[in-house]
Amino acid sequence: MMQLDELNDKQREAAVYVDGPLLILAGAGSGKTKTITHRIAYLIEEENVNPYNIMAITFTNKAAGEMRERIDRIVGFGSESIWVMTFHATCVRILRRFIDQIGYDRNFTIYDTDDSKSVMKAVFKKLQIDPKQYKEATVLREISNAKNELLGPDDYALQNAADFGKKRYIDAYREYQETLRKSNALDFDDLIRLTVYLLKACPEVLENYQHRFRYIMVDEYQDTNTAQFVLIKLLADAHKNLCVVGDDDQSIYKFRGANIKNILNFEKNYPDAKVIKLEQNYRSTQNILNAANAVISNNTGRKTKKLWTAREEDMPVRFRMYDSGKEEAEEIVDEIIRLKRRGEYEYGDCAILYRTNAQSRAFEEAFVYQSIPYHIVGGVNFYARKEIKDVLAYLKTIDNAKDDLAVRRIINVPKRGIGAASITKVQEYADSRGISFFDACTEAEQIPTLGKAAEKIKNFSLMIRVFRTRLEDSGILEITQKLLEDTQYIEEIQASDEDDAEDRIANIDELLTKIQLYEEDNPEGTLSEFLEEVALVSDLDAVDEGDSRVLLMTVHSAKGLEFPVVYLSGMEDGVFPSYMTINSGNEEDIEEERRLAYVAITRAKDILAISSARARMIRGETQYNAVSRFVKEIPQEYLKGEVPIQRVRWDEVPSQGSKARDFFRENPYHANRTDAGKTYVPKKIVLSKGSDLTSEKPDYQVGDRVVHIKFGEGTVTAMEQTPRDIQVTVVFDSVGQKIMYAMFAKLKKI
DNA sequence: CGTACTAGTCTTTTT
DNA sequence: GACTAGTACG
Repeated sequence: MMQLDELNDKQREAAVYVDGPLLILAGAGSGKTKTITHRIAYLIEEENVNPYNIMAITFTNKAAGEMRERIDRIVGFGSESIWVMTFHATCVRILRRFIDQIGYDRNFTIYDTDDSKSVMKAVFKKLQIDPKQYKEATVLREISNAKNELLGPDDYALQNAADFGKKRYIDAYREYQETLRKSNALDFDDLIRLTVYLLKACPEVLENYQHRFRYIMVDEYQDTNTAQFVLIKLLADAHKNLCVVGDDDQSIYKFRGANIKNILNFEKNYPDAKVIKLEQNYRSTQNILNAANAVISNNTGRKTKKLWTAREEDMPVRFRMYDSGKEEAEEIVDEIIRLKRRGEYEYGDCAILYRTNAQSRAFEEAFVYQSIPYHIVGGVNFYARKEIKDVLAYLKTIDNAKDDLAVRRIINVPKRGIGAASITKVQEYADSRGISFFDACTEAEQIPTLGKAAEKIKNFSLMIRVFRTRLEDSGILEITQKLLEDTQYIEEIQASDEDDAEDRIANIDELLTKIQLYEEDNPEGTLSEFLEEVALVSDLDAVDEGDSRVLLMTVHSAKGLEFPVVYLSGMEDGVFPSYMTINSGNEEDIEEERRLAYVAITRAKDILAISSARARMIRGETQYNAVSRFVKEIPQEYLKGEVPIQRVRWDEVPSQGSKARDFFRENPYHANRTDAGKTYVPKKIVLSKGSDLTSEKPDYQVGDRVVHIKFGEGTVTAMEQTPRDIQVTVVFDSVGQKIMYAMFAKLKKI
């Protein structure tokens, strides 16, 4: 008999309500994963449902992995036949089996955002679209939106036929999709869209899956887009045993096509749906929850819901304002050191959250300076790094001969004397014959205009084909190692004497380790399967419990996670909420940012420290922003703020509408002071122009010990004045001698 | 064909 | 400020 008594009343109600549509509105930290896992256990143990008939869909691999683990623990035997996967992985699984029915090859490749951009670049060239007039990113976003709405190129053309402004978009979408098809490639959005297309086009495939998935659960339902909504609807249509879990207040992916109406209108779409709210929070202190509730209550059109907790400890949320982004970072790092020293918290208990990835740099510098272990989540995805993409492109070329993009990427990497001109000629030949780029390479001697390059191209093609045959009796790791050896790829990096050569080689080593781990975990795994897994993996998945480093990440990345101590930084109007949303003047956009703030606040268990900076460098420009409107929405009684008054001096009244004036009027702490009508001018702001660290002379000289953000500690051996900057030579303890510009290197004396 | 320098863009968030 | 694509030159 299973343990339902671990659940509270509402959770239990949700766990045992198994027939028909169910909407679980689960507030932050209300134990939704626990509820879902118990529900699955209940289905199997009490309702005698075959695990084979159950499916649980999530958005991130991390969420899927976590759920898988918890299900395995509670269900035990048979749990492996439950589908616990992300939307994308689910679709790949379906497509790998049936995509040939809609005219693709079953060993299709998956293009990431980078690949899509390359394709679009080629499309622009081919259609002679002026990249100054149209932006690739904009066109891609438009296509992505269309795909999320299940519009193929033809549907899109039809829908926008009357709009002259969209003419080029229509052409670009057509050509883009045609290129993908020729390359036997699918982008992220295609994975969902084409699965829906397949299920609609092939009733017997749909029936097969409908029959199989008698019970379907969807996590983070508020983040589903139209395509995902339709996919779920199709799959659940036969049995209607659809349980969706979500929180409309945590819908933060509108830019990715998420449609908050999917959750708000669930009861309309499923009139007999049962709705259960989970409002008890097991994570945060009451003060943190009060702050979160206060902020989110400013949004309209929510499903009302109020989080409460039984937790007693109650430390007010703290707000602090700093002079600059740099000071903010340094002070926060100092504070984390103090928390650790006092033995209250470990580094791994602390997280620093920010709105944009660019904000991580100031923190990174502060952490390096203090030698505190830290880990930045997100940013440049490991698999998006140049050297990793190169190696993967080799593997893709070996795996799928039709992936032109991969072939073109590595045909001259490392340099083998095949230049842009030759590549164009091969491409033209391929286009005229209607064959793939790689096949054209194989018959390079047939292309008369190539001249000497033909021989080189031929050799390249031969090498790939040799690897292809080798693949039959050697593992992925073996192939990759041989590949690196044959191509002298690592030697090439070493010879390039770029200052990140060591990093890049380390990255390749890490890739080899990942391949090895993959092969250990999946002894039967093929190269295709490995590449597929890699394509759907993000950096966030690397976050593991028990990490002893301070975590830094965007608020988006933090969704679904929790930390004892949270520093919510950069709370300024223009940063969070971002300029884009403020300028758009669209209240809906502001509401989305507010939900983002709500997500940020509710990540904290014990301590929440909010901060802002008076001045901040953004895109190489110093900006003075007001304290975020979201901070002002937190009532004073839940907040404790300390503005460093001593850094501020009483000065003349600035002219109407000046930034300094606005700043103080907007500052919640000054607003309530007796002299609130008057205005302060912070001294440092007036002086700050040109006083930035970059224009200062180095404070070190030859013989000094210095620390660098990447290379660690070293000794300065030479300094030479050049027209633009000072050239510094440093012998680092770990990586040896490097020559760099002082302005660029930002060395710190120790 | 490859390198070195320049100009332009980017920054909101990601599976 | 940082990165990238594009261009001029060797």
